[in-house]
Amino acid sequence: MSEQLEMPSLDDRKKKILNLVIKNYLETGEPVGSRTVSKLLDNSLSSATIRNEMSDLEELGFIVQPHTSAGRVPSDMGYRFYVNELMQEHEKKVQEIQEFVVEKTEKMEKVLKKVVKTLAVNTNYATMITAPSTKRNKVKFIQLSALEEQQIVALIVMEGNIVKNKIIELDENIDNETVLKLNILLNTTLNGLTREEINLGVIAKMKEQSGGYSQLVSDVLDALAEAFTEDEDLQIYTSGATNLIKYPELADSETASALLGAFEDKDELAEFIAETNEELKDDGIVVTIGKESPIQTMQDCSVVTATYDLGDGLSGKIGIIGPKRMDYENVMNSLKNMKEQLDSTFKGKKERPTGKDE
Amino acid sequence: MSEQLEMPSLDDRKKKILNLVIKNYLETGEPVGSRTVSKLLDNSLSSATIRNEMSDLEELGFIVQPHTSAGRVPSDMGYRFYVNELMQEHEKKVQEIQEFVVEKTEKMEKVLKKVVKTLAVNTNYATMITAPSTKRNKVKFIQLSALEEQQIVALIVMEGNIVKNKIIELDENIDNETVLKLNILLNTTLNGLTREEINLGVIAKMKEQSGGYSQLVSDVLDALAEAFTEDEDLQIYTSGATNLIKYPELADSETASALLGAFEDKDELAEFIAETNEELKDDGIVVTIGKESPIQTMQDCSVVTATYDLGDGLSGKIGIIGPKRMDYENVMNSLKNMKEQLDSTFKGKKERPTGKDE
DNA sequence: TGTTAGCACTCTTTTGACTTGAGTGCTAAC
DNA sequence: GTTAGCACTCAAGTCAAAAGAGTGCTAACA
Repeated sequence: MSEQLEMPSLDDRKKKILNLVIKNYLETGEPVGSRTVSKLLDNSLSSATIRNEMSDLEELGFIVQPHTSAGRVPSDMGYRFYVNELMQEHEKKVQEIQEFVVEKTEKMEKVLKKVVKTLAVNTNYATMITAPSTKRNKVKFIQLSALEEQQIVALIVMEGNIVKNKIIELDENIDNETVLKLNILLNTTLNGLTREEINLGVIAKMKEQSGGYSQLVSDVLDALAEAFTEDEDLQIYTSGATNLIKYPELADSETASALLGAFEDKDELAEFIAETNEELKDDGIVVTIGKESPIQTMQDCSVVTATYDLGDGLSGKIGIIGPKRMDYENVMNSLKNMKEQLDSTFKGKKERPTGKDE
Repeated sequence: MSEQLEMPSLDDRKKKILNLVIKNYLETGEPVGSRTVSKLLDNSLSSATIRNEMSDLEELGFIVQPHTSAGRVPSDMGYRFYVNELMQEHEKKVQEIQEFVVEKTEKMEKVLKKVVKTLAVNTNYATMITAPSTKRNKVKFIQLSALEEQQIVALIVMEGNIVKNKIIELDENIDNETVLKLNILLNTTLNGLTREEINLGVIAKMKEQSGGYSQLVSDVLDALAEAFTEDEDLQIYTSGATNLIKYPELADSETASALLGAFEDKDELAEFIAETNEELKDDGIVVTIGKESPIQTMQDCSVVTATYDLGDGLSGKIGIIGPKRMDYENVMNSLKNMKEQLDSTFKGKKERPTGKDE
C-alpha cells in the first residue's frame, strides 16, 4: 500500500464543486471545464468564479489537468475524498441483484462461481472472489477406504462441509484390518483439529502410536499430510474481466494485456487480497484507488472489496475491479447487497453449501 | 460448420508462389506484393510475371486484396490449401516443450491446468482443454458415511480414479445399520456400470430392492442420481487468452472483447468442441480456419484441436486458438508433442492422475 | 471583498490539401 | 511465355490552418 496523505479540509462551496466535477467525470469520462460546472449550478456562479475555485482545488491536489487547456479530472486523492466524504449512499435505488439463486446444497465451487458472475453482470466490471480459507476450519470426519490392494482413497470432511479427497498409491498390499485401525487412529487423533494444527508433530505422534506397520502407515500418513497442506494456494474465481476493455482508458492493448494477464494468472490477485487488510470500516467494505494498490498493473483501476462470512470460520473476500472512474455508489451497494445475501443464506441456518474437494 | 469448397488444383509454379505469399504473410502480417515474391525467388521471375500469376491465384480464390493497390493476403481457402498440401512438416525443429512435468499422482484438475498453461506459454496463443468426459467411465467404488444424524456424505470413485463426492441432507435420522445396508446395495448394484447406464430405471430398481426404508432411501438415491448426472457440463480449462490481444488484427476492443468473452464464458468453447468431430486424419489433429468455425466470434481466428486419450475411456480435447495467420507448423507440432507426452505418461502405466470429484 | 466580464493565450483536435510509396493491370516488345 | 514500362489507384504520412475548449489574469462592479 502506498500513499495515504492527510487531506486538507474544504469549505462547502469547494466541496460542492469538487463533487460536481467528479460526478460529471464519472458519467462522461471527459475532463470537466469550468463552464460545465457553472451550468450544473444553474449559472448561480459564473464560470470565472468556478475557475478560481477549481484552481484552488487543483493546488490542493484534488483535481488535475491533463494538459494546460483541458478541463479538470479527479486525482486519486480526489476520488478518495469523494468516496470518504462526498458520496451519499442513497439506498433507495438498491437495484435488486438479479438471478442470484443458490440452493443450500450446492457445492462451494458452484456457489462462488454464481456469485462472482452475478456481480460481474450486474455491475459491468470485473469481479473476483476467494474461496473461504479452510486453515482454521476443523476436521469433522476422516475415512480411508481400500480401492485396490495397493490403492486407498482418503475422504476428509471439514466443518462447514468442505470435502477433500486423496488417492494414495502404496508400495505394498494393505489389508482391511489395517485400514480399520488407521481409521480409528485418524478419527481419534485428528477430529476437531484445525488444518493449522495438523503439522509434522501430530503426524509423527500418530506414526509412533500406530506401532508395527511403520512403512505402510508412514506412507499413508505422509500422503494425508500432503492432502492437508496442498493446494492451500487460495483459490480465486473471477468473472467479467472482459468488461474492463470496454473502458477506453484501459483498452489500449498494452494496458489491457497486462490487466487481463493479472486476472488470468491468479497470483497477483492473491497478492492483492492478502494486502487488503480491512480497516473495518462500518460495513467492512474497502476501497482501493489507483496508486493505493500494491500491484503495478492495477494502478489505473480501483478495487472495492468486502469480506463475507459463512460461519464456522469460513470467510473469504469478494472484489470488484473497474476503472478509477467506476460507479462507486452502485458497486458498494451491490457488494453490500451480495454480502448480506450470502451471509443470510448460509449463516444461522444449519444448511450450508456442500463442500467440494479439489 | 460452414463452407468447405472443393479446391481447384494448381500447377507447380502457382503452388510455389502461393506458398511464398502465405509464408511471408505469416511472418510479417503485411500484405505481400509481387516484387517481394520476385525477390524471394531470387528474381528468377520478374515481378510482372508474378503479378500475372497472383492475379490468377486471386481469381481462383486463394488470395485476396485488402484494397486495389495493396499486396495479397491469403484467403481462408488459401490457408486451407496451405495446411492441407503446402505445409511440410519438418519434424526437426521439434522445439521441445518445456517445464512440463506431471507427477502421476496429481489430481486431474491440476494436470489439465498445467498442460493448458504450458501450451499457452510455448505457443503464445490461447489454449483450452476439456476434462475427460466420464460418461462412459465405470463406477469402481461407492461409499456412504454418516456425518451427523441427518447428514451423510457419499464418496464415488470411478475407473481412472476420478473421485466425486456429495453431501446429502436428510429429513429424518439415519442409523448406522441403514447406512451399511445401503452401502452393500449400492456396491452390488452400481459397480461396473457407466454413468450413462445409471439412469432412473436402475434407481427405481434399487428403491424397490431396498424394501422398507422407502422415504429415507429414496432421498439418498435421488441425491446420488443427481451427483451422477450433475455438472456433466463438460469442464473446460483455458489459458493465455490475453496472448490474443497481442495480434493487431484481433486487438481492437470490439473484437477482443467478443473473443475474450467467448473464452470466459466457456459455453461457446463447449459448442465449438462439440462440433469438432474429428475427421480422423492421420494424427487426429483438426484445423479449423476462419469462417469454417461454427462460432461467430472466432471467425477471425484459426483453431487447432487434438484428442488425447488416457485410457479407461478417458479422453478429451486440447485446442489452440490464434489469429488466422498463426504458425500452423509450430502449433501442430506442439500439440502432437503434448498429446504424445500425455498419452505416454498415463497410458499403459498403472498409475494415472488421481481423480478429483465434481 | 467577493464576483464577474472580457480577453489573450495555450493546447488538442479536426480538416483538407498534398506527397509519397507500394502495388496493380495492361500493353507492347522481346 | 516472359518482361519492361507506364498509367493508375489507394492508404498512409505530413503539414498548415482553423476550430474549439478551456485556462489565467486583469480590471471593473456591487
